[in-house]
Amino acid sequence: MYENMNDMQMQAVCRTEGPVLILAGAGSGKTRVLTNRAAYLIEEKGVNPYHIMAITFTNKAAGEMRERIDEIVGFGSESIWVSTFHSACVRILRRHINRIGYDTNFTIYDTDDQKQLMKDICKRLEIDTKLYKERFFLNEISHAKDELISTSAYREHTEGNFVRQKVAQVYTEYQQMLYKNNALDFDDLIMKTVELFQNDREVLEYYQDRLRYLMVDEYQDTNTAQFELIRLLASKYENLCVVGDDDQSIYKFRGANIGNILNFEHYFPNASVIKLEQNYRSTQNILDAANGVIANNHGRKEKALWTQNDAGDKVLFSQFDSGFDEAEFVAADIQKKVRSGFRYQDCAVLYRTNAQSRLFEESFILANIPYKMVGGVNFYARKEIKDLLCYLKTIDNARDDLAVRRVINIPKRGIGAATLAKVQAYANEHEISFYQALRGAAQIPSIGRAAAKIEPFVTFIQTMRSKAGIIPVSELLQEIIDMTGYVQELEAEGTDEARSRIENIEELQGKVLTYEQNETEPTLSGFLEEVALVADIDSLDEDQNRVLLMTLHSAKGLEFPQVYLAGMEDGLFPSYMSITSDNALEEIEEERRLAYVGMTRAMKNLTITCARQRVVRGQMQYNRVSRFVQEIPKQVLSQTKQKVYGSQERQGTAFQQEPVQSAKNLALQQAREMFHGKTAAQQGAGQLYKNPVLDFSTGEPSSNDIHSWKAVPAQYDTKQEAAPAEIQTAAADAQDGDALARKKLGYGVGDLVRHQKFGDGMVVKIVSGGRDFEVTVQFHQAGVKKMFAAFAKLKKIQE
DNA sequence: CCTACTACGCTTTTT
DNA sequence: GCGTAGTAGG
Repeated sequence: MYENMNDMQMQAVCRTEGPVLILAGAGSGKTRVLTNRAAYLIEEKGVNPYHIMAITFTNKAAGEMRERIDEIVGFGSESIWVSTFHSACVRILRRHINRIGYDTNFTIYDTDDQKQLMKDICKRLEIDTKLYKERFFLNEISHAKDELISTSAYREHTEGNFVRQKVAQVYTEYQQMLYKNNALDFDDLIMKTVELFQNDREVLEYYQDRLRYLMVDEYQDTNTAQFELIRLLASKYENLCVVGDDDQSIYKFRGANIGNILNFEHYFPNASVIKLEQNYRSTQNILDAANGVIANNHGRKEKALWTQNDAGDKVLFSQFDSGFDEAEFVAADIQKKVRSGFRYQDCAVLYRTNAQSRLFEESFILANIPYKMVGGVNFYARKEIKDLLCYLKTIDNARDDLAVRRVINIPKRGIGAATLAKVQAYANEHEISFYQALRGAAQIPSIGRAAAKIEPFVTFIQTMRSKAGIIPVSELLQEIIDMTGYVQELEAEGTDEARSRIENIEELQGKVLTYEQNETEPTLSGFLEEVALVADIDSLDEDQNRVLLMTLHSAKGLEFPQVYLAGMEDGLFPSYMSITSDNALEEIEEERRLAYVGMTRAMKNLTITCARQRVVRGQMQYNRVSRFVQEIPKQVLSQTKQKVYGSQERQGTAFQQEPVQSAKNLALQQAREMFHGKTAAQQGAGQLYKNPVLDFSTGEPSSNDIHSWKAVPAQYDTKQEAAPAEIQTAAADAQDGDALARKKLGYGVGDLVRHQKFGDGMVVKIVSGGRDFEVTVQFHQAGVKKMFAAFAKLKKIQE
């Protein structure tokens, strides 16, 4: 198992005692080092797996490490504690938080909950939220917690500063409210664990003795609180191994302290430092490009990343006239790559902000490219999901007022603001929770007939609570859905939006079932906890053949043969915020690290694109090529100017402004026009075309670049007529496909179906192609389209 | 108390 | 440009 490791990797594996800092460059095989190190500890050093802990940032990373350790460690690997910071802390707190005065049955508040709570507080403290936004206070509090500054410590440093005094007051109130609601926010999970360790020697010693060998991944992203947590745990045996790359530190905005890695040797004077500088992932050209960019940052740990891989293709850079052109090029290029033997899953499109994803989605739908978007609106933040979760939370934790207040009038029970105010007043007066006040609603003065409306709700919750320990979570959820008539109501609504909400609810039910299957002892609290701590990236299935769309942040730790780095424009990346910031120098360095992370995700090909103009928040913006692109050494860069058919008309429409049309429809319509234009011009499919590039303002060919090259995607290839024999087999296939499809897809040839973008149409042909079906549909408006069923999500509307 | 409309804020990134 | 929260009118 150690055979394929280089000297440095071997050193990192074998240096098991004392503090170790492994500076692991991008793609230098650090996960392999960590997993092999765990195996080495057990098999060569005879360490009991029970004494080993590996901490990561995402559940996905934890899951992968767990899997790989299981593969190489024969016996006992399951007792290694592999976990994220947050879930490790939850586990510790669930056991011991009562020692610092909290209930072990606490709820975890997400950002939505935090904002809601903050809103209440600002109202109560009569703070003008136009002057100081809820968000501002939450950011301040979060930063304080990242730095382990308690409410009392914060209060001590406010002299003469009005704003800080206000924040101190809000912070104090906020913590009290959390306590009252028996809730912790994300930052509390870390901070309270540290507090627990600081205040309770016994508990700390228990964990110190248990976790004798600590390994921390992505160490550059730890904040002060996380550092303190690790330091406390490691302070007895000092067997602490941290792995990180200061060049990939991209989470300063949420408190990551780059000093943790830069000053590691200062905190642990006897630390060994091992550098992993051989890259196994990328081509030499990609590496040169990335190195050229990151070299512009100051105060880095000296590193020289190298590779034995081939030089490979040059990094491709293209500037387009608009975001539409950019997205369309990427779609066409992916199709080209797929035809040349790559799979969709080999490709990833990375961008700075989630808002950029839409253009790609639309281009991909039109080009029939299967894709998956990671991130964006958090699934668990959707209204319908939150509603149902808050029912579960209410059942789980009687003290979570926020959850109760959210669902008390869902569905409409005729309980309004006036009644809620009376209940709240009663609760405050008697120092009981909101829910307890509801239980005694009859005693609340002047509540009148409202008491009768509250009663059924309380009875329902009580019944569910008594069932909670007995029936599985999935049944609990089903009963909530049935009793509240939530789905029924949505069905009655009958809109597309309602249907998608129902789909989300079904997905939630699916997630509950998955949880129950994976867990040995599934509980309601356990499920709610898991839900609170997942990120979208965690549930990513890499085996599915589809292009991934995600932000650069989400892409950290991943790798792809084909990477598209889109929107490389000054103002977008580096972001406008960073350029105009007070400490722009520092912030632009963080953006540069982000660019470095993005570029080093690429294994074989890196394509960088940008647009001259793009619509941002409904406004046209004109951006220059990103400074990061200029920093790429010229000899590894292949620069082409791109222009696509039809962009002139598009520019026209973009400026003429059609007030009736939403931008989304406009974009789609324009994309459609392009699509049809293409199909008409099929003859030259797959060849390179020479087009004049027209000057934007005059419409004349521009003087500086007369010609540009453009590949017409072969997706629009005219298929040759099939020979008679082939027609027969095709017909047989079609029949087989149809019979199978009717079972598996729920529709068959001749059925009317609906497509998300193309509208309604009739199924003309279905061909079974291994795992998936290729469905041909004659759309009423959009013409004949071939698509894969799993991706197209066609819905039958009529026989 | 409920519904429909308007206004606003957001968007840099997220465990 | 979108989605949500707040408000006014029924």
